[in-house]
Amino acid sequence: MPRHKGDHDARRRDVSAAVWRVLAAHGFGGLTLRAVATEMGATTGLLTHYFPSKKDLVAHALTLLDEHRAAQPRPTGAEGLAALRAALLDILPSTPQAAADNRIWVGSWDAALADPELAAGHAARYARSRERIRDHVREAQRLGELPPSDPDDVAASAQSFVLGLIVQALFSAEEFPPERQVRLLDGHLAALATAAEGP
Amino acid sequence: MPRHKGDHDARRRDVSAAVWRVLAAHGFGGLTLRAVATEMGATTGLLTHYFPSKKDLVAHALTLLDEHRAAQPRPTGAEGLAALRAALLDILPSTPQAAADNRIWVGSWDAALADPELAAGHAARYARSRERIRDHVREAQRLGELPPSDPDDVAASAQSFVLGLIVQALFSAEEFPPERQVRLLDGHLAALATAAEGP
DNA sequence: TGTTTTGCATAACAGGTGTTGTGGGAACGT
DNA sequence: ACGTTCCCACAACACCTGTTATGCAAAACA
Repeated sequence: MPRHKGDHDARRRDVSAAVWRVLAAHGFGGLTLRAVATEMGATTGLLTHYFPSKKDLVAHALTLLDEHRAAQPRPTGAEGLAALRAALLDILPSTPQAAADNRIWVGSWDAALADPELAAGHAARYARSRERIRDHVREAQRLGELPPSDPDDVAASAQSFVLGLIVQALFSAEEFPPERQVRLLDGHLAALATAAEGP
Repeated sequence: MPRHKGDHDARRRDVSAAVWRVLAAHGFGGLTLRAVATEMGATTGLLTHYFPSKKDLVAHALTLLDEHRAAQPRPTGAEGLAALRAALLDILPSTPQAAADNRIWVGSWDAALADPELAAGHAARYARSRERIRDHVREAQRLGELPPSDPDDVAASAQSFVLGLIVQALFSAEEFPPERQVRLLDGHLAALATAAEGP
C-alpha cells in the first residue's frame, strides 16, 4: 500500500512545477509530455504514472497555479481602497515569478477559448476575482473613499485594466517596468475616486 | 505565364479567410493544414501551392487580419474625446465579427510570447495602437476635454482597459453584452475626464 | 490545334505526438 | 529472509503533423 498519500500528491506537485516551467518557456504550443519529462530529468512513463492523460495533467497544473497565487502572503491590515490597491497590485507582473505566472495564464487563453470546459473554468475564475474586487470596492465606498457607482461595474473595470496591463507588460516589458505599472494603476484608482456618478 | 497577379493574391486571400475561420473556431492549437484545407473544401496541395510553409501561411493571415481591421469604415468628422471614444469602441467585440477577430488575436498571444519574432511584431502593433490613442488624447487635452495628464500614460491606460475588457467579454459574453461594454468604456472615459493630475 | 504552363488532387514520407504495455529493481510488510 | 507492492525507465504502438514528390486535367498561348 502507499506509504503516505502526501508522497503521491507531492510528486504530482513536482510534475506540475515542471509543467509550469515548460509553459513559461515555450507556451502551450510547446507543451509536450517529452518536454515536461526531460525538464524534470525523467521519462514519459513517470508522467503517465501520475496522470491518466495530458488533459488531466494541464488541468491539475493550472489548478495548482491558481491556488499557488491565491495562497500568497496576504498583506493583512489593509482596508477599503488600500486593500483594493494591494489586491490589484499582486496580480501585476512586477516580479519575474509573477510575470511567468501571468505568461502562462495569457497563453492558456487560446486553448481555453477552444474548449468549453476550460473556458467555463476561466470564466468562473475571473468572475470570482471580480467578486473579491467588488467587495473591496463596496468597503471603500462605505468608507467614503470611492463614489457610490455600481460596484460590479467598477470591479469589472478594474479587472479589465489589470488584465490589459498584464498583456502589454508581457509584450514590452521595457516600456512597462514595475514602477510604471504601479503608477498607471494608481492613476486608474485616482480616476475612480474622483469620478462622478452616471445619469 | 500567370494571367493576372490579382488572381493569385485573391486566392491567397481566400486561403487566409479559411485560416481565420479555423482559428476562430479551434484556436491556434487546432490549426492544422488539413483543417484549413477541408474548411475550404480543398486539400493540402492547394495550400502548399500558395504558401511555402505553415509559418508563412499564418503570418500572411495575421497580416491580412490586421489590415482588415485597419481598413474599417472610419467614422470621419469626430475629434478629440469623441474620436478617442470611437477608436476604442471599434476595437471592442461588439459584433460577432469583431468578437471572432479578437478571439484570434487573444489566441495568438501564446505563440507570440514563445517566439521572439512574433512577440516583436505584436509589441510594435500595440505600440502603434497606443500612439494613435495618444494622438487622440493630445487633441482632447488641447480642446480642454481631458486634464493635462501624461498622454502616454493615459493612452496606455485606455489600451489596457480595452484589452482587458476584450478578454473578459470573450470568456463570459453574457456578462459583458455590447451595451455594458459601451457603458464601462464611457465610465472609464468619464473618470479620465474628471481626474486630477498626479504630483 | 498542338504545346506549354498553371492549378491542384493524390499519395507518400519522415518525424513527432499521446498513449499503452512490459519488466525490473527498490521499498515495504511480514 | 521472503513475498508483495509500488515506482518508473524503456520500448513499442497507432496516429497525426508539415513537407515533398508525382501526375493529370484544364487553361493560355502559338
